[in-house]
Amino acid sequence: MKRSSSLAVYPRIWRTVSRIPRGKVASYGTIARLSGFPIQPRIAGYALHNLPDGIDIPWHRVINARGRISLPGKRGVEQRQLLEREGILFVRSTIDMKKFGWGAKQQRDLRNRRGALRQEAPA
DNA sequence: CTAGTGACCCAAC
DNA sequence: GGTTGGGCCACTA
Repeated sequence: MKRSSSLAVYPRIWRTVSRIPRGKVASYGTIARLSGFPIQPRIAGYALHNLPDGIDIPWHRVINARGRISLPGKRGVEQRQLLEREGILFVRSTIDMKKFGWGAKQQRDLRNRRGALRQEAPA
């Protein structure tokens, strides 16, 4: 079997998503971090997009870091309804992450800083 | 191998 | 508040 190196990525994301308690939400960045990919929020989004049909995980509890739903279209509306059913409140299409956020994204992201990188700028 | 895309995120403007 | 630009990586063509 091939692709042994890229095998365990999606399942790890899915497993972390399945740990989100009912009535709480987590951002893609949080899911990625808890899954062992500290600075790859995209992987979480990609894994969820590639989610198999009929899989039993609370995919709707994953939103973006701004506290809003990223998934566009009909599926996005469905996601919002599922969250409201769990008691999560939307204020102008935005969720209060301080109240409903899971996994406390208090961590600082010391990754890309323009200034820090550009300090190295060669003549 | 390269190039393009994505349910993202942050800092700066 | 908005836009721009850079960053990370998995996956597909």
